[in-house]
Amino acid sequence: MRLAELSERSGASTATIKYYLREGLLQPGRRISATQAEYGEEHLRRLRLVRALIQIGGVSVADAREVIAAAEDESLDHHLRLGAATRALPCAERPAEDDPAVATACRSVEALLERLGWSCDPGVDMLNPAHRRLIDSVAALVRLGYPCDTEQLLPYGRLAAQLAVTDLDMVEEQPTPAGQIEAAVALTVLYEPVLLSLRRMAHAEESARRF
Amino acid sequence: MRLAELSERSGASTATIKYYLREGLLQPGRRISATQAEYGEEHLRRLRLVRALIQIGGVSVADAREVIAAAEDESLDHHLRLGAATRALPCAERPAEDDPAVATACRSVEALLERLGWSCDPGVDMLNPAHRRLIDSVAALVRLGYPCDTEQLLPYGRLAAQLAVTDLDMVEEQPTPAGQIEAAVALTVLYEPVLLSLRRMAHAEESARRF
DNA sequence: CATGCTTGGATAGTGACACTGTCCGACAGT
DNA sequence: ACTGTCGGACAGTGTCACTATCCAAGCATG
Repeated sequence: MRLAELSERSGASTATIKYYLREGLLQPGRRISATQAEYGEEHLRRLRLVRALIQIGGVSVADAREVIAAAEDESLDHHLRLGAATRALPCAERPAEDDPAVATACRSVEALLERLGWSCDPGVDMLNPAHRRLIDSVAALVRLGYPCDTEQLLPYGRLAAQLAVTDLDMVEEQPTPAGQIEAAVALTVLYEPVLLSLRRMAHAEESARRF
Repeated sequence: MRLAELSERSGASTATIKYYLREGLLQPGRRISATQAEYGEEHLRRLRLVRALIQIGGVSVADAREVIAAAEDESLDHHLRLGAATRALPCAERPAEDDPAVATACRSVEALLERLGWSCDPGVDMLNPAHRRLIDSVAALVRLGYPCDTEQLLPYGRLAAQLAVTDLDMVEEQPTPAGQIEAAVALTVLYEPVLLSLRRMAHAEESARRF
């Protein structure tokens, strides 16, 4: 199909698709002449994934490029590529400061990981964006004076572990390795708004029940 | 204290504080002369909350203003003010389209709410941003061809219900109504990155266990 | 009192981001 | 040949969260 049809079927404007091509989020089409290019179903699929990551998942264009590059990097092993979304995506680049709230947060998180039995090498793991973001968030809560020690975090951690089982089950349902990797990226990112929305709706529900 | 001290104790630059004052995220200080103003501890506390909402919670300045205004609106009842964060915060302004994926998503979500026993008037509830965002997210997953019907959503919904109990317990620990409302806002928003980070870390953990 | 610093308010500017608009030289269909 | 569409290049747009600059009015020190 041509760019115009790709645009129509994906819902993205041709200008946006050209922009994604420029930014490397989409492979160029097969050149059919000096001024025409042809795109296939896999382009459409990728484009839809990119749109979903950016619009629904709130991923930046640069991060989306990183994620997709990692997911497609054949030189990485399956496990690493499955984690592409986790590693390349989320967070602010602030390393630990000498802030006492951050120190408290680090201790709480470390204790939490031990209680949960999660194996995070402390050396390597400071590189994990999710870990850094967790510490930043906990530090912010501490700074505001809200209880956010291991006791408060534990229920969240246990629920996260349950979610991970459900999520990986969904990934393993995919028949092909490539399908599993795409599913890992899509489900990791796109179930986040699902989860947050449900939590807020549950708040409203529980609050209505109590008051 | 003066603006400079407020800046030092909160970590925000004076320019940023002036910006927040302009935008109505912070009450003006008590005018002490034609060119000086004095701020109190409650200003510092509010400023820290605003910073956390914006930096950690990823809330926009405009949304933060809305949330704070609702939380402080004495004419609303306690229950409504508790829900300030839920209602004023998150989501894209897209109403339902005539997209078949959206229609499917609506059906799945409606069935989910019934299974969970959550009481959402369908008429009123389309106004709930969380509900709209949920539908948008599910629609995106449907569009990509991932299973996202009531069966897949149910575990998420049940876990969200459990989280809501924990969260409201934390809110109810606050002694004063005003404290409860601030806690509701802060905990609703700031536990979101905590939850998402933990989920990603749990993914890594579970994935390592399986592969 | 003069001097030089700081203060808070007003206003304009910045840089990042995700597009979007415009132009142009090929084609492709008739 | 004519007309419309195509893809590529590149400059421009709107939004957002600040940030830099000015300014006049204090205050602090000599």
